[in-house]
Parts: sequence; C-alpha cells; structure tokens
Amino acid sequence: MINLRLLDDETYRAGAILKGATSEQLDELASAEELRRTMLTEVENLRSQSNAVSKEIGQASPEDRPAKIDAANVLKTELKEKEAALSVQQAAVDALVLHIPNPAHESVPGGGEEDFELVITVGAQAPPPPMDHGEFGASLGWVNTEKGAEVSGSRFAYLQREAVLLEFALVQWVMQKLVARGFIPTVPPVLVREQMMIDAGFFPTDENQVYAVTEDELYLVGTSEVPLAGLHRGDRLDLADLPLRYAGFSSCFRREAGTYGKDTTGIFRVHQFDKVEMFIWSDPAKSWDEHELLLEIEREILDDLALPYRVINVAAGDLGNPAAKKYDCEVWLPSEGAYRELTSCSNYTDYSARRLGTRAKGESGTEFVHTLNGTACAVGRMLLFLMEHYQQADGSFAVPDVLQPFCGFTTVGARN
RNA sequence: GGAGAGGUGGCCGAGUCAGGUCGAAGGCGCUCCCCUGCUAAGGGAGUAGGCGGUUUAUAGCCGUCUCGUGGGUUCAAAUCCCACCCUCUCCGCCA
Repeated sequence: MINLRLLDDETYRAGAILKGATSEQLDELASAEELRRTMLTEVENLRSQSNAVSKEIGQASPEDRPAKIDAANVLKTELKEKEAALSVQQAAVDALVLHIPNPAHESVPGGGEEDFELVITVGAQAPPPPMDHGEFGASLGWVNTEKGAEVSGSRFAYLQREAVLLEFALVQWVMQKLVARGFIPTVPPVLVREQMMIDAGFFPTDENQVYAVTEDELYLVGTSEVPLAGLHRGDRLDLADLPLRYAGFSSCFRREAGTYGKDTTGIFRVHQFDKVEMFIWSDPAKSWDEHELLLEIEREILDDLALPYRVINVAAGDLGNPAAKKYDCEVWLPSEGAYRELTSCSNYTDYSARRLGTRAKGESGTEFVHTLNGTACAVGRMLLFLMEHYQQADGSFAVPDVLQPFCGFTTVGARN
C-alpha cells in the first residue's frame, strides 16, 4: 500500500510509472482520494453537531427533551446518508490503491524481464555432468517422484537417504550463519488466516497460487515470509530496537498454477519444499544497507558452497507490486546450460508495513518501518544444484566441505 | 470435542447489573521541575493512538474515531443486543 499523500510527488510518480502504473491510474486515485477527504470532512462536521446535540439532551430538562430529540433525528438521517456515500467512496479508493505498486528505487533499471542489470558474475559455467539432477537424484535413491505423484500428484516427491541428511545439514549450517548475524531463529505457523494473507500482500493477487484448507478457513503459506510478517503486525516498535532480523524455517506450499509443462525435471519446481527465509524489520533510514546485507549473506552461502552464479538487479517491470528493489541470485545449472534463480532478496520499503500497520517510534516521531525479505536457503532447489555441481564422473557425490561437519559423511558412492 | 471465565491506555486495574457529567478512577512505569552532600525517599506538573482540518511544521489548536473485531438498538453505548476473533482454567483426546 502506498502513501496517498505522495501521489503528487514527481519522483514518486516516476518510480510508480517505471513499475507499470499509468499516470491516468495515479490521477484517478488522486482525485478519488481528494473527494474522499472532502466527504470525510462533511461527515465529521455532521457528527460534531450531532454529538453536541446529544450532550445538550443529557443536560436538558425533561420538558425540553422531545423537541431536541426531534432535531437530533433530523441530523441523524442526514448523517446516515453521507456516511453511506463516504463508505462507497472509501471502497473505491481502496480498490484503486491495491493496484498501485511500490515505486522502484532509483537504482533499479527500467523495462521488463529481459532488462535486468547484471551486478556480478562469479565462477565458471561448468559443463553438464553425466546425469542431470533428475537422473542423479533417482540413481542415488534420493528423490522419488513416481511415488510422490502416486501418493499426492505431480510435482510432489519423496526425498530420501543422504539427501535428507544433507537437507538437515544445510538448514543447520545456514541457521548458524544467520544466528551469528543476529537473526532470531523462528519456526512459524504454516497455516494462516485469510486476513494474514491479505495483510502480507499475497491476497488477492496471488490467491490462485495458495492452497486453501476451506473447512477451517486457513491457508497454507507459500513462504514463511507470510507468518514472519505477522510477527509485528500492528506493533509500535522502538526505533532503537531495530533492525529486528528473523530467520524462519518452514515448509512452503505452492500450487504452481499456470506452470504446466515447465520445469518438470526432478524437484526444480514442486508443490512442497522447505526453506530458510530471512525477514528484516528495519529503520527506514537504513533499509538499503539491510538490503545489501541480505545480498551479502546470500552470496556468502553460494561462495562457501563454491557454486557459480550471477547476481541481477531485477528490472522495474518485473518486480511485483511490493518490492522497490530486488536482487536475484541465479546459479549456473549445467544440465540446462543456463543460470536459474536460487535465491532473491527484496526491499519492500514501507509498502508492506503500511498495510501491516507496523510503526517505529523514534526521536523524530513515529513512522512506518521498512520490511525486507530474502531467501537464505530453498532446500530442495539448493540440493538440486549441488547434485549437478558435486556429482563425480563415476556417479558418486562429494559433500561440500562446509556441510561435512553437519552431515557426518564426505562422499556418497554411486548406486545401481 | 465438552464446560466455564475473561479481553479497558506503555503495564496493572476500576467502571459494565441501574446508558449521558467516561477517552476513561487509582496505581506502576516514563518525562520535566522542586527539594536533597551522593543515592534512596519526598513534593509538583505532564504522559494513548489513528484519521481529517488549520499550519512552514512530525509544534499548537479544532474536529472525529478507537475500551478485542464487526454489526445493531438509542438523540446518546466501555456500559444494552447479535455475530465473530482471541486468551485463560477444567474435562476429554493426542505427538
């Protein structure tokens, strides 16, 4: 949700237009909001009169009351009409606001999906291994997609054997890294109410990507970002306590509607996976530093695992409504000969906090905090990259050095 | 799943049965001032938030809304009615 007060601000408008909003849209909202305020003033004036009359009635003598009550009733009728009109107008404004994106930061390139800015490329583009991650996972008995499909449908899989131990090693390794950086480890609820989905900005836009448990009116989260955002909903934080950094671990559930036939190999795109997510509540003045911190952590994880990757600064048109800026870390997937997204981190500035109602109190008053989120480790997808980069010529697997202390073995011999 | 109790300001807590003088007693905490060798104690004053208007202003002033949330009754609701949400206790069940 944007700040309606800034609709006339030229830089603000320019940023929003870069994100795909039209200047007609912005004007329409601005005039709807102006009308809303005019109507609000009228309503409040009537209420004021009405309150004054009521007070008089309380103090009036019994014989004076009937006449005053009649007068109050006239005001009341008028007030009801104006209030009804106001709430219609309010709804109109609300509907318009939902489609206005958070303006892009000045450092974000314009354009769409192909117009990203390449920030850095690290490592060499390795040649394809003997087996792609799908074949390799099956050969070691790590991934069973057939049984997954039988039991739950396509895009579900069983993860087994060393892959599970590697998952736990990854989670533990990443968590410890984050704890060392001051993140609070958190296992959040994965079923949330509809209101939480709305407040976190996932409804109504992404409603068709979310599993619903209709019987209980709950929804399965697609990322722990949702419940982490709920952790300080409606709170007034102290600026001195910021940043508050959380590391959430949860299973994530995504319907992946509209992706039929895409990424069908192995576990690249599945309905259920585990993820360690970073979420930061930041002092508005320092959120860009926090954003760089998120990127630094994501890069450190990739560097430690010696994965070749590139970082892109996603173009404005490809950002999605809440993000003012987003970095994607794309890791080289040898079997496809392409960089594929593994992690990303975004600065939502005050866009999400305004809807969540999360403010911070500092010396210069109270203001909305900034929120940021980033992937620390999307486990399934991380494993798949490891399966290609750490696959040996003889079909065995060499455990990355940094994970060895956490999983208790260093190699996995070829099977079959 | 069954039964009961309860949600009031930063915190605790009165007010709800008898609707108006209640955005709310009292206490704690916090801020400022006084007193005081220091500290403690003591005296005085102040202290909820959102929104709108006015304004150079996040100051002040005016208005409005908010006593879990949303409706309703009424000239008038913390107080009466309805629905929902949440918390706690007991029983049952359970990893």
